[in-house]
Amino acid sequence: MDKYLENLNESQRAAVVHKNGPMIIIAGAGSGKTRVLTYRIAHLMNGGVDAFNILSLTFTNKAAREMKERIGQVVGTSEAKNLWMGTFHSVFARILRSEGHNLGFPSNFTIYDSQDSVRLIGSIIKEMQLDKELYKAKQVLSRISSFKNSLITVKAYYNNPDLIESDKMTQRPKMGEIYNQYVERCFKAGAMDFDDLLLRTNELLTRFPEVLSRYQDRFKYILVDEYQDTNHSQYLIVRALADRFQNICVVGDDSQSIYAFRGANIQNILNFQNNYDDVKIFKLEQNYRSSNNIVEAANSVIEKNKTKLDKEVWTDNKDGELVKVKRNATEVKEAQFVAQSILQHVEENEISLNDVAILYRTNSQTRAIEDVFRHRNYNIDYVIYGGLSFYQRKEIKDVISYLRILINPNDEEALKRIINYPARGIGATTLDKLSVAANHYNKSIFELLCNLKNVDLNLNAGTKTKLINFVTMIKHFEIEAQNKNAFEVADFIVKQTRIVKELEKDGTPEGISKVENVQELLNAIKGFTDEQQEKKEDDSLAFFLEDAALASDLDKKAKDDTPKVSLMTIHMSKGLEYPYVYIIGLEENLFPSAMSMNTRSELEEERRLFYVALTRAETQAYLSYSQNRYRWGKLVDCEPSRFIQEIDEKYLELLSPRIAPIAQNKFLNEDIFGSVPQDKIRFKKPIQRPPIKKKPSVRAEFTAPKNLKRVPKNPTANAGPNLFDTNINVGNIVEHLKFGKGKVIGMEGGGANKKAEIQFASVGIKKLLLQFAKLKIIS
DNA sequence: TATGGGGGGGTTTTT
DNA sequence: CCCCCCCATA
Repeated sequence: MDKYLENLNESQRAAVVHKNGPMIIIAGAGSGKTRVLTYRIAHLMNGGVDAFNILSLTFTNKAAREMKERIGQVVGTSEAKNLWMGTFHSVFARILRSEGHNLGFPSNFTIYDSQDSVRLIGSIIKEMQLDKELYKAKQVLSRISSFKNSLITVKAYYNNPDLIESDKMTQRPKMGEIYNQYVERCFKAGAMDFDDLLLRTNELLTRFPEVLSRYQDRFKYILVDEYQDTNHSQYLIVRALADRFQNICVVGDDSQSIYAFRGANIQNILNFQNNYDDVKIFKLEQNYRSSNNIVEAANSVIEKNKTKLDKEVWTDNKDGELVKVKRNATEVKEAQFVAQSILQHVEENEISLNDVAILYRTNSQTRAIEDVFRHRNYNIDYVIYGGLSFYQRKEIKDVISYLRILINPNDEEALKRIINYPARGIGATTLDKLSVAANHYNKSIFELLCNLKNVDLNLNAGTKTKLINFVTMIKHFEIEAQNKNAFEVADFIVKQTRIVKELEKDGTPEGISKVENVQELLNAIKGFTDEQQEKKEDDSLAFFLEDAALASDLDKKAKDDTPKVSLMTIHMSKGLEYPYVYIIGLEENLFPSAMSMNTRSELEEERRLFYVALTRAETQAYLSYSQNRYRWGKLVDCEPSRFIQEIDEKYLELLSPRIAPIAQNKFLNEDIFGSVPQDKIRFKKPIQRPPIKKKPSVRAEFTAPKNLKRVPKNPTANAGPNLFDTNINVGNIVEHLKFGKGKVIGMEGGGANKKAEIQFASVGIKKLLLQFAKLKIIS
């Protein structure tokens, strides 16, 4: 029975068996945190705690699903089924479905995604006749979002002179009014945005003590994973729910806090010990995931951060390969290097493509990789996670909007998408009139449409007919929906509205791909209904929509079982692990991002992000950067990321250090570098890109055609003379591209790791790896 | 009201 | 480079 305890080390076991009271588990990367959480829950259940009384909050729904499965293996599947497990958003969405009526929300409320929110704010700004240059919808939303995450309601906003003042200072005095409008419009539409799922939960628990009490009673044991990435709103929910029993167990790693940009507050984890009496602290410091070189390399970087909890990650694993660093001339060369390296591992080490991940800072970096992987020389199968997710694509959102209207006819954003799609002659003018009237009568547009005869909207007869036809159609769908399951409804609607016919008309590759996507959506709904029926769980359309709204891209199912390389942002990769990891685009201004170098804390978050990236790797990590990259359609010079240089060099191996940077223009020696911004520097010839098939757009998954011989065996290393000097001695006056002239005052290291200590006039003393620093000897 | 071209603006990360 | 919005035109 207690056999699982034998699979744990001492500190893991201690954390698993400690039963009552507040506790925090500081879990280093790869220290078996998931295993501890899993066994802890199983152990609680074995100890007599009812699954019904355990709430476990995870960072992704996928993590929840997997954990539930593993718990099921220990305590039995039927028992595990009763566990409340999921992300904050999905768990509290469900609670709000049953309790939201207290707040005036219908149980079938819509969840607005960010795009819905931006559009709504956009229309509010337009209606208020504000300058949309000053009030950019996206920025306004992000401000409102940060209010919500800090539990600043509209009322609290108006009571806070500082906030009002700061919006005045930024020329946006109407912020409060927009906020107010936005909240009201969401309410009227029966919609909550992502932040509302947390904010409204807080409201529910605060305003209705009997509801709070019920859930406090129910959730006798609460576990929160990835606690370092919780925001204030989440903190308060947990606090409220755990208040009665105080059996609260939080797990996290401050070194992996990477979501401050969306309101996560690292102080939550740093201060946890002060929030409760008698907090037991457990530390998991042994890393089971990565080779020693990877662990130590990662440690040497994260050391540079000041804000952190005391802990030391170590491993028993063998040293393994050094972390390999690769310089590339261009992003295309970088992608080719990655492709060749992967194929080489496939041949020599017989690894599966499933063992490989490519991680990057920004989604736009996939382009070069995709182009190269699809090229006939390589034909490497890959999946992209994230980016424009499936459910955000236009054609998918359009179909989904029809479904949303069926569930909640007041869903304004869905209505606006479909009222004239496919085109049925209801244009902007008409919609404006409807909108104005709806606001005036304080009704939703759909309610208004149902009462067209009773209101005078100054519409001509033709338009009126069109509107009535539209309403009739929707009502017809509603009736059909009553005795059909989710899949049948969706299928029926797609056929009736002739959406597919519409898409087929245009015949372009994009159009074809859209048709396929719609088909795929139907398959997904079919899969959902089948699966839910099998599990005897809710297979309603409403539940599918909730799933879709809160699904992360990681939740998507593989279309086939062909092994594929995984491509994703580092943010997405949190919690995952792969034997082979390529971190690409390690360049200043890209990673760390140019937007995140203004404050120490921003930079520290970037560094944690790098730490997360590196610690995903089990066997082998590659760091790659390129010296030129297309950004904003322009070729831009790049410097290697500081993070490469922050790694203790003894864990690094520089690959093909003799490769020369691409030919430099002689103007490089002129004095223009001190002041000219990077992106203005442009005097290279455009790089020849390899011939590339036009990407058939939007498909995130690529399976190479079979029977094609892959592999160009010899790397296309571009040998050439190194234009920069590496034979540097103490006393030389040298010139650096960015820092200008300086005097060499010391040398250390040897071979590829030779470093020079240089006193620059502009920036003071710097230690630079000669491999990276483009230095020219002046004298 | 539909459509397409032109112009302007923006890419950090996401539930 | 790519996306979105607006405007002019039919």
